[in-house]
Amino acid sequence: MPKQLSSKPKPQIPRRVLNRERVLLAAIAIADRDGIDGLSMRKLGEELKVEAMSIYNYIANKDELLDAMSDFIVNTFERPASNLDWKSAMRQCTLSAHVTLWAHPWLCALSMSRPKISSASLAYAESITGVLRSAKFSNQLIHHAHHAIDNHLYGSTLQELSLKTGMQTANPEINAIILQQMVEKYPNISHVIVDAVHDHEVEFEFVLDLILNGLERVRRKQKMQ
Amino acid sequence: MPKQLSSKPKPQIPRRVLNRERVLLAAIAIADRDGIDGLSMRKLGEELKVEAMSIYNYIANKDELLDAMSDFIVNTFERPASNLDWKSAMRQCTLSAHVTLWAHPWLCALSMSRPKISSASLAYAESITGVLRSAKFSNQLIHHAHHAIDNHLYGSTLQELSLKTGMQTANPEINAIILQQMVEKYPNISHVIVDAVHDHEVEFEFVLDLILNGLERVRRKQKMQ
DNA sequence: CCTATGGACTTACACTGTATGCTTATGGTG
DNA sequence: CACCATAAGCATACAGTGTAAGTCCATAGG
Repeated sequence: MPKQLSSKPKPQIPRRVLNRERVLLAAIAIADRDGIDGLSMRKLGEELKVEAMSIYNYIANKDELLDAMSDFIVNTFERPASNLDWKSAMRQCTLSAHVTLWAHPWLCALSMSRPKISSASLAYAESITGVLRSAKFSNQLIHHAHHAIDNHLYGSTLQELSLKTGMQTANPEINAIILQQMVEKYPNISHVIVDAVHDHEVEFEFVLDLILNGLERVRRKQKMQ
Repeated sequence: MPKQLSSKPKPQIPRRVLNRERVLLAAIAIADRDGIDGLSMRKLGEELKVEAMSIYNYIANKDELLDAMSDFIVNTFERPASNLDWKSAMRQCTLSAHVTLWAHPWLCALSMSRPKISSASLAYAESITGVLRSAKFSNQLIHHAHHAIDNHLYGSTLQELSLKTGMQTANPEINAIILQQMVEKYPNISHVIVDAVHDHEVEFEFVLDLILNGLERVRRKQKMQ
């Protein structure tokens, strides 16, 4: 078959349309909108008006992409203020991170399920450790404190989020039936649940303060010795 | 083509070889061995010496299977002893649950990522709530306490587990390089990390006690009023 | 101007959950 | 006892996943 010289399609493939940041931002946008399960390579390609495989010129594989997404957000975490006492500083930056985690509901589960020795998490941990060292925490207590606060941040938020989606997907009719059964099967829970305030923000702060106050007490005790 | 009457294969398919419990136990065994990502319907069928689709006679879909697996384990959680003071009882059953979660490393992430209004979780929550009510906690404080303890249990354990797998998969050579870089980039962390004891059990108990002691203090304060 | 290469595309593969339909052993009934 | 409905197995098929391998060409550097 002879080649048609002039009327050839000329696909006109654009070059350099992608870069790592565009990929990252698009992936985060999809995850925010459709959830982390809604993020597939093909959909990401669609969003970027590109074939899925092209993305692999900028990331090694999907796991690396997910890590990079996490890092990107964690890097935006507000750092503890240096002009405050340790407790206020930790309280403030933890509450700020809490808000950020709510803005990207996929982040908690992602961060917790994969080992986070990422540079973003380390940088954040470094700043926190700095605050606690300045407040003369013992090294052991810094380690405990970091674990306690970090775990509360990610763990509580994750539970809040999964509870929220549970509420959203549940059918109100079925909920009523369940509630009816609950009174019979779970008298203690039913009794408590009716007049307890359910505000995840209040809840989060209550436990955070429980932890911070506890740490402060241990710190004082150690200093006296 | 004429049917061959006598030499027909007669596949001799055995009936009633499956039941819900066999399916559940096999699924848990696979998840324990290969991780939750290693559990596919086809592999589960292989384990049960059955085609994958046969399993769907006993479960609606994979999500339901995962929920049932979680429930199965949660139902084995040790309940708080009734002959102890609230703090000892909570401490004991939480530590016991912690051990169980380590035995089934897939459970934490699973429980936390899906809304847990399962009957197994409710039954456990009911027993805990009973203990706290007996100890004259206010309803609001019971709610807070339950959240705090439950979240610490699942959240901390999940972090421990993902850290563990992170250590296992990491290359020692690379680890050495990272450690070298860490000293330069993250002086605070490096300083703390060298002489802090890293025992996840100690860590878990420390924060648990922090929470329990904090709750006890709030409880006393409320009683005085 | 020519060529090497980076960055896009195309195809293909193994794997996932599961919808649908076929087949047959078994338990209940006339 | 004969029969039939049903339960519980199997086989096939499909859409969707991540990604390996290969093709093609616009552009940058010599």
